[in-house]
Amino acid sequence: MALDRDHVLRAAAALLTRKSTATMDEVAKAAGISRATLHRQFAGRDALVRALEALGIAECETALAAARLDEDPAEGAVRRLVREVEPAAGLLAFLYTENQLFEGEEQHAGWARIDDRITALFRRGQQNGEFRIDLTPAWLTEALFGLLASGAWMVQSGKGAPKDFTRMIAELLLGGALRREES
Amino acid sequence: MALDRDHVLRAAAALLTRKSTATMDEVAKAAGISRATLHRQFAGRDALVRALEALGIAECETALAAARLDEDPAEGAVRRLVREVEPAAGLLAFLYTENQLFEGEEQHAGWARIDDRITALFRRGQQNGEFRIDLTPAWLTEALFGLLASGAWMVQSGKGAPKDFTRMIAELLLGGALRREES
DNA sequence: CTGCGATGAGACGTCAGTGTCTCATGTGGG
DNA sequence: CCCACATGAGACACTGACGTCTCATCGCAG
Repeated sequence: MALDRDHVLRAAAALLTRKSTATMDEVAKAAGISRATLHRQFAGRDALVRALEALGIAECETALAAARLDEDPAEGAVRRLVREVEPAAGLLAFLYTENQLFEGEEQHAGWARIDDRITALFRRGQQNGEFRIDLTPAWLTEALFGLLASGAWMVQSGKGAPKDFTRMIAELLLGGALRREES
Repeated sequence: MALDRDHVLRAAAALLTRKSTATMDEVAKAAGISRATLHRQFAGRDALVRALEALGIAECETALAAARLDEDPAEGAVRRLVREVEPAAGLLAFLYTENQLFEGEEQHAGWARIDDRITALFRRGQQNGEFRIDLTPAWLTEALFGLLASGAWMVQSGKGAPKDFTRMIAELLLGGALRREES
């Protein structure tokens, strides 16, 4: 049952990643169950999205843990983070846009925690001189999510290869477009 | 009448930028007209979105022209582009996500033209040695749009100041997070 | 003043998606 | 074998949004 639930969640994530407006009916079909059963597991569409949000947060935190953000140098930590979070990028992109619809309600506290940890990473990189200090850690964090979404969307639409995903994002985020002088 | 239409379009853009699921009724109210009149000007929600798409494309092309993409150096052209496109960023962010719903239908040809011109700019920068060549022009273009959307969303939600918008995006896109050695 | 055109208000009908319910089926454990 | 429980299929009512229509009103030009 818990296994069922997880399976359904994965299927829903995979589908909604591709088509964010998918119907409960479509979600059920994608998960290989009936709409009735889907409703038995998730009270409604809202509950389903919330559950997906929880899943996304959990995957993010797993990635954060695996990326060992505290180890020097910060640059390596960012690269590991991008690599680890890649499998969840599609889901995150979905949740990223979905979040903008949560008008009144405040967002899940989990996001704040994740945001804080990533922001802290960038701040640490600035303090030890690795990162430039004229871009705020908050912006760098936001940009990371934005680039993840762009990358996921690009792969999704076939305009980019999945194998380049990690490198493209990490390289752009860290190094930018300008060519470096050889040192 | 044509003036009316433009006014309605602007109001719709402003609203949908904030709340992408806004009702026709809400759009009408935001534009200060009745739903009936709104329907008289735009056959339906679909037609409205298409018109907004056309507006977005037009604003993009105006920005492209104003940015003088052909002038050296490419770096300056990118900075000008970001600056010029800023006023349209919110609308672009809306259309950017909306586009992902146009499942079957091919997208408006205007986007391809815009994409091509920006891609060409990055390619030129690579060829004259300004930009690194290990990031594809297509990815740089996609990343530019992604960062614009992130920036717009950040300003929108009050997490960033509008005045930093241009600099944040251009600096990150061009220079990345890593600190440069002083030359 | 008069008549035309545009508008606002609102009343429909329609439709898609949702959420609830019932009932038949079947499957596995006791 | 038999029962309990989960499931699938489908009917049903409800809702929100859409698109169309009518009609009264208002402003303005002739």
